[in-house]
Amino acid sequence: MQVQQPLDLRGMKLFRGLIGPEEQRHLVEGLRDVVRAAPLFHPVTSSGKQMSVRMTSAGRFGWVSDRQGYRYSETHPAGIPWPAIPEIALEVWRMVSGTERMPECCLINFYDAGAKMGMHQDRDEADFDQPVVSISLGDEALFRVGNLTRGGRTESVWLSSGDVLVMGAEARLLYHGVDRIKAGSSMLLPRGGRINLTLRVVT
DNA sequence: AAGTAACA
DNA sequence: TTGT
Repeated sequence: MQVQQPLDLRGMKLFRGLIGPEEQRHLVEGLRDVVRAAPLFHPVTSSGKQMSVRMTSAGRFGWVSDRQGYRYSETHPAGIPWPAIPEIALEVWRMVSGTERMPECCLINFYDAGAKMGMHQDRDEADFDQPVVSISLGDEALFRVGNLTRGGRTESVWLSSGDVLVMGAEARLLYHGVDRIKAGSSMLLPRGGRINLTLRVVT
């Protein structure tokens, strides 16, 4: 993997095609092991609505959401500890995060053709000086970036398999979300859909 | 509201 | 239909 000059999206850094096809396949293999140990689940928001993405996590902590609210937990909702973060994901982190610390959570979101993610901030972590690194795999996604508060103008960009987005510094708390998945745009996942990994330092 | 609908 |  060779780091090229990133594109700038309101302070977010977008490394297009950072992860090559062979490494993408390798990473997906690693994720299969994670999902086998910690099955995907449909989270429910604090208002009781089901999210359209299915998710699980790897690392010391996983992100969970239920009637109690959002938080990081050391166990899967089924009570089991989270599996280790795949090595390739850690390599990507070392290349682009710009921090000495290693991620404590790798949130794995699976989007089928109709799944979306509403505009939100990542603010359940203790230290906002630590960046969030997002890895796209599989079908293309229409990603939207907003502002530090809700509302205002937004910008959208299509994210492709192998793209890596770093949300750090002044862009760490920008609202963002996923509006649409382009079904059939990638051959990486045999049954289609998109996987997004977000690596974070939690504590 | 990590959701949804409504409105321009 | 698209953007907020």
